[in-house]
Amino acid sequence: MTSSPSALLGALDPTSDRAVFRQIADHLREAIDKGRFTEGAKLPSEAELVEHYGVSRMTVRNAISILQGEGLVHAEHGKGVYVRPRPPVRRLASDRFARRHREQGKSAFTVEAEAAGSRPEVDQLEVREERPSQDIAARLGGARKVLVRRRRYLLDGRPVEFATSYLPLDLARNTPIAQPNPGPGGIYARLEELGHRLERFEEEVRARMPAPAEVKTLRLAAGVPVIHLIRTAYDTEGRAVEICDTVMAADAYVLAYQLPAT
Amino acid sequence: MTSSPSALLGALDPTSDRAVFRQIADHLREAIDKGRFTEGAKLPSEAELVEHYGVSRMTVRNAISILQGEGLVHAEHGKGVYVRPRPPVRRLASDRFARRHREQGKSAFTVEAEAAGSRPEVDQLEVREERPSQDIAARLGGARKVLVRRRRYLLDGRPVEFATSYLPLDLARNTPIAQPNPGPGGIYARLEELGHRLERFEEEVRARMPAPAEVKTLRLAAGVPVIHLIRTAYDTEGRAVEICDTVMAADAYVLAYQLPAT
DNA sequence: CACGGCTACTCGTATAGACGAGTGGGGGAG
DNA sequence: CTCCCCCACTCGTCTATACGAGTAGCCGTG
Repeated sequence: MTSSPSALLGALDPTSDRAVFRQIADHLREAIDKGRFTEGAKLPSEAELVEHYGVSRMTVRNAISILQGEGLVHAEHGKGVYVRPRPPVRRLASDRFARRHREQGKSAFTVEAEAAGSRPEVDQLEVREERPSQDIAARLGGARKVLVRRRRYLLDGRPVEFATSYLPLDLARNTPIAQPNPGPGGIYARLEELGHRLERFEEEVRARMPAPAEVKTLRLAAGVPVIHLIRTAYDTEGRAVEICDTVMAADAYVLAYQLPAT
Repeated sequence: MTSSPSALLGALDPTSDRAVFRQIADHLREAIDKGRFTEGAKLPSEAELVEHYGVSRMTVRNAISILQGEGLVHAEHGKGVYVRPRPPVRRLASDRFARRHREQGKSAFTVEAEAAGSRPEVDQLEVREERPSQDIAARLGGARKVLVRRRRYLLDGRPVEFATSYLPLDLARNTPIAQPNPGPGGIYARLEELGHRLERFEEEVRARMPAPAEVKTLRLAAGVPVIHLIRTAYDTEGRAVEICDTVMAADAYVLAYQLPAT
């Protein structure tokens, strides 16, 4: 292996006051953007970059860590550093909770995934009663105890979403909602059967970097943020009957919303 | 300065196979989470941490860089490392484009900001004609040339959002829309005056780490993702009459949407 | 008292070296 | 020929050192 990456990467500018490791990161980023390294391609090894630029290894690693932080590349121990492929994104349409979808039986996640040719899985299912946090209690109109349903969603074996539902206990206790499998149409269908006809949902969307536990649960690569979505379901009497707190791998999702121009 | 951070931070676990710099990051993160360092507080200096843990400075810096990547802390050259305050978030309600808001005169951004007690600014305004990218052209139903309006929004001097609007040129040329200041109610009001009554908007929401140019434009701290929002406005004939491509500092925004349970 | 410079402290950048651990292929043993 | 081991190459972790540059407070000079 004598060929250097010089054909693909330029030389440093010693007159620039930009730090060397930033210049190297710039070179690599530009090469990726221009397609000189395509998705899944292996970057030159640290040793090759050290040789090419005539810098120390830590400087090269520093440059690469910038690109990792930007989510552009990922390192594989013992193998190399690779350009991160953009995973296929899952689109969440804003009508995904329309009543007509509930009448089919299967859950929204399952139906959508199979339509897209992916293998859906639900995992780490957990149902329990808890005292709600202050925030959740306030959103639920002051509920003192809540039923909590947690679960993780996977597509083709890859975890993409971790969701937690909160329901006022007086409403959910001793109903199918408190069962691990609430039955066809999910908990929204059960809520309507219990007389809580759903009228509207409110969703709050935030984005941030994941906490370490989220990195683990969603097997997130470096440089991938999470989308944090908090949905509140209201019945026709204006009562908040469910809150769903969802953390999604941001590289796996596009959220789509329809807004009327009222 | 003889007191060490030992009162606030524990000791390393030499039996753990977790890397030392990760353990140190864990300690600091936990101390922040537990409120032992509050927002805006200064972390122990690198030198103090070196002393406390008995490790080299690079190991300490490595630990701190993890926290920076998580958006938990930020370093100030010559001063210290500080716990990042959570900035007040700006909430974007889903009715922000309702017709009734347009009738006031001021732009949505200005009205909202002043209501929240912030000083709004618009900046880097640029209006020009361009050939659209393939994606934009497709979304606009195959427009060959478009009017492009770019601008940056700031709150209390802090840049929070960079927006680019695209309109089919045949629709916008020689209209107030092509003026730097399109007049009261903004371009949506002008579109309606031109006979394009707006019927609905579609919004696509993504989150990702910023490109270097975005870091610069939005003055983003390390570990802050961006929310990328693409809105398409449709008139009553179903024609896409505008696309607004917006990149927002994720730590400054919460998006709120209303979904009917149809 | 006011100003300016010195200094001590902070983080930023870079070097050189060492060892560890995961991966994969080539070559030797059977 | 097949299997397995070893080795070369990869990235991961850590040490020790050096100098640069931004900040702020002290202190002496004028």
